[in-house]
Amino acid sequence: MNRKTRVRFAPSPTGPLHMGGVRTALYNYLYAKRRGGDFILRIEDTDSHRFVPGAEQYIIESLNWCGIVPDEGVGIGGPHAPYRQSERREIYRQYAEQLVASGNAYYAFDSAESLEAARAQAEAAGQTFIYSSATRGAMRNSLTLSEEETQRLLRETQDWTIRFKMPVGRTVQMDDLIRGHVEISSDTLDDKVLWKRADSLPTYHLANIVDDHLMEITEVIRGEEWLPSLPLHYLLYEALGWQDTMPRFAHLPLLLKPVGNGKLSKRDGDKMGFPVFPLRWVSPTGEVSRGYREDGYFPEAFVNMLALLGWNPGTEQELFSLDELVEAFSLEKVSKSGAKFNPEKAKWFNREYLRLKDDGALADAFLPLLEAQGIQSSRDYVLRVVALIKERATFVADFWDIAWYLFKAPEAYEPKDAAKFWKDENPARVLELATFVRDWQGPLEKDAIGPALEDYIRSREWPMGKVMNALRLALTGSGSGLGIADIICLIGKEEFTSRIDKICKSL
RNA sequence: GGUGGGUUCGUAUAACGGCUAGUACUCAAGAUUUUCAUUCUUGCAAUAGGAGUUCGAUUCUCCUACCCACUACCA
Repeated sequence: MNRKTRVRFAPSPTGPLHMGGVRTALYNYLYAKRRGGDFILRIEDTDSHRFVPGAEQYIIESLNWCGIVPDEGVGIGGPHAPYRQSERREIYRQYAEQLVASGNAYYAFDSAESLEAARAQAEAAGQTFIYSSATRGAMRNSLTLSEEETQRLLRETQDWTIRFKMPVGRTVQMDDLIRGHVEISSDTLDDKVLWKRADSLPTYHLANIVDDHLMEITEVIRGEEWLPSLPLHYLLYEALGWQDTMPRFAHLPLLLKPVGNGKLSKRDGDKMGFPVFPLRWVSPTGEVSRGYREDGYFPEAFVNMLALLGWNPGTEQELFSLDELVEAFSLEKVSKSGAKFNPEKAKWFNREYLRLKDDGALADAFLPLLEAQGIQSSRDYVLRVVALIKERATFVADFWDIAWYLFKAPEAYEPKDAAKFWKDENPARVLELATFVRDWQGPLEKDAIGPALEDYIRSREWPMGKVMNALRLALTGSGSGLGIADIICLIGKEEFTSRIDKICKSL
């Protein structure tokens, strides 16, 4: 009875992994690790028509980037291999036949056209056709056809599917770890296709149950969109005689778009300027979708943000490392309602993580960006710059915009700021300060030259703000930027005087 | 249409029958600073509506409204 916790993430390789999918994977991972269990990656590629090349690799790379590493599965292997459903066809086949033999399923020979006709007819009558206990008697299947005819069709054609024979008059009692008790009458459910004619593979429903059973999955943690098929899954476990080891289920709330209603889609991201995928994705048709990684998010920030979308620890802590998440996570604290994604909060998380990073790592990330700008600079210098600007940035990519003037002189001056600060006596005062700095003999340190500069300005009875801003205009080209003393210490006395020369000539 | 799920400040959420309904993001104001940013302080802002149970409902029950999902030989 005391089974080892084993959970799985089972995406379809039909395109890039959506951030909602990443969250599902994350919750599975956290749940497993919290309980010392296994996290398995299974690829559900039973739909050959929607298969997208590269999607599987994308999924694996995304999980890796996030640090959500499976214990077994596609790309890793394990005792239950293969973990790709398309490679498990024969396994499913035997269980599908077992279901027919035990009377829990049947062969159906209806053509696509006849099904379409039945639907059209129902629609004309203002109703919806469902293939169910109420209608199966009027369709072409092994229940209505003679045994000989059924055998003949099976023998001579490939034109058949296997459908689940939904029991009549059953109230299915279900328990969900997040939603509690749910019940539904089997009479409202349809005879779902279990085995597809189209590609001679099982549908999700069958493959899913068989694999979860065979792989000894103890909890199924998946998206809310699966809740409506939970009764089918319960009944399938029962029909296969596996109810004693049936996993427990948890259906996660959906991730919704930031404004309006409905689930988060790629379109929302494009429209509002945020990624919905962990990694950049180029579709086979060449369409590009941005990714969190390429947008400059740290994986820790992305994961932290995602974890708190639909789950909370019950405390006021918001910043969690992956290990801390493992420690704090529980399904009881997952909320029932859908969570609207907030791009602003995502940025806030990244800002917090950027501050937590050590200067060395940030300098190493900044160095290539500087190179791309044609700047040659020592790591040591960049280290000093980064220490001063990291509080002002959300992404490493912001560093250049914030600190470019620490690497080269301004080529133009913000007209508004120039008009405001480069007037009256200010040019003359700035020139005088250039001399003061040039002749400065003390150490080139903020705490030495800064106060000295201020004392000088005060002794001349100049207005501090106006003079400092005029100086800043000379150094940065605008009215904003770091403290003057900080800038001087970084760029040095020579560059300082040269920039003052330059502004005097330009303006 | 049918079935199921959901509903606390704009957003994420806390309060698992009991204080003036808390916190974070956003926004606004003020303070700090030589500017900008940071930081700090303060502020704006919510229990969808209606019945019922109870001494007392955000919390339990029912009804209504709204939102979402599912309703494929897709997952």
